[in-house]
Amino acid sequence: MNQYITACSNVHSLDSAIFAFSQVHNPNVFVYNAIIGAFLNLFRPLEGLRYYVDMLRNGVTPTSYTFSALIKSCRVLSVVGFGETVHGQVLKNGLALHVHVQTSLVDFYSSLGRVIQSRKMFDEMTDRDGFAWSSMISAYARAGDLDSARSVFDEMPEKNNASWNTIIHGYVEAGNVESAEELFRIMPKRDVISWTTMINCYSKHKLYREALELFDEMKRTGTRPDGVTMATVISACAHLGVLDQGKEMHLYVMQNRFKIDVHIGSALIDMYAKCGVLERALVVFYKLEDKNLFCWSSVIDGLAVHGYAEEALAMFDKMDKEKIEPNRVIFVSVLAACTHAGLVEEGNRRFLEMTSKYSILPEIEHYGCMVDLLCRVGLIEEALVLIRSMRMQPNSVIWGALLGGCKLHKNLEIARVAVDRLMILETDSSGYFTLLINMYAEANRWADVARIRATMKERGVEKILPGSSWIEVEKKMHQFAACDNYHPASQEIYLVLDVLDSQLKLIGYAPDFDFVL
DNA sequence: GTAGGGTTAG
Repeated sequence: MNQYITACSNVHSLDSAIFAFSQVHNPNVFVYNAIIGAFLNLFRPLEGLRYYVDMLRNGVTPTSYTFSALIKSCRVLSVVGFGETVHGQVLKNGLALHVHVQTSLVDFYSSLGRVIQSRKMFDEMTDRDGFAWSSMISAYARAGDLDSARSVFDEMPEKNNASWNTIIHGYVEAGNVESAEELFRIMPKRDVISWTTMINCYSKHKLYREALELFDEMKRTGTRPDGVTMATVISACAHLGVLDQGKEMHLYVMQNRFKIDVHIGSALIDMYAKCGVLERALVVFYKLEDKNLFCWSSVIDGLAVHGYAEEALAMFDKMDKEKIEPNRVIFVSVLAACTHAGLVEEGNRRFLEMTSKYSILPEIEHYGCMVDLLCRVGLIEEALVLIRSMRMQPNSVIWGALLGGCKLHKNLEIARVAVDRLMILETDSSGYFTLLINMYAEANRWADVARIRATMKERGVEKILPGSSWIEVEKKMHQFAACDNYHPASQEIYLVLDVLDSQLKLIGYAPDFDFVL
């Protein structure tokens, strides 16, 4: 029966596992271990804890197997008190020197941020194996103490791949790309996890080109990517907006019969949406067997940025019906959808529901969305009231959104308030100053224009170069900056722009010359 | 008869 229960767990059939367990008279420790493990594997660790209590009531003595699963359950649940009780039971049952149990305790304490306790567990170990060493390295890395992590790594007698990968990942998380690169290059034998860790390193630090180059190198040197690698590189394609390469990755996934799980699925949805092919994003979304919050989040954001506000909100409501709990990230997309469509009432309602219905406290980015929403429709005073009510210090994004609204609706008074703050927060950015200068110029207040110009000069604020944009067409990158003539086809391009310009005017578009001084 | 560490998505 214990093997049957484990088999049920492996095919994600928790109901069958529970039923099987219920059919066992006087389950022994093997059967209990199996059901506790099944609950842990199928993301319901709390029930595992209940079965453990049941097990003790029935006089069944736990073993090292029981405790390693149980301690991990406490770890994923972050239940400190129960975990410590379990630790007590470990001692009581004479398992304090069992290497599997000790390793779980190292992980348990480090996951709760108690790395000193982890170290204590590690020091008590009489025979440490590779798992134990890696756990200790990971514990220090989680605590952000890379020096200690490195010391443990350097002391480790027979380093295995996991320990190399752990320390590399630690450097990645700590933002130390150079050390990660160095260790990656000198490690004796790179496996798929090493490559994926390093590809992720580049992605995490916005070096997406490097990420894709390393992926090519990985394939050239004969390591086969797995699903985790593919999710990582598809995401890099999304950030770069490279549709052709994104499609190639999708094809690779299909040809190699990888399951399109929630990781690859949400990466693909995001990639297609960010590359402008919302239809394909939707196809991937609807074909997914299992959808989690990430999948919904990608598709809702895709709809929102493509201007389908109503559809994005409808999608959110559909997700809600499926009992998937939203988080703070998805609300940024929901509120952005309202902003793009100018849905003030709707946005306000959703903003309030965030806290009242879902117990999510608004973060600064949500306030940013709301300020933007209110400002765009001209509710500048209301936006300022909202800013004053914020439970954190407004940042430059908030004041910038307010200033943008002031510009749009020509509110010089509140613009001054915003710029005063921006002068403190973003001393080296010229954009906001320029905006204010334009507003004063528009109102013919030339003395103020001169005053701000002087302030800018005094502070050494340089006007930054205009932003550039780029698009990939048939695997070739085309880059543009405002008014440039660098592109070989620029003459033709300007011709098309002229045509578009006349067509816009024909359908009633009037350009805003307010800021052409 | 069972278990522990290292990589992934919005």
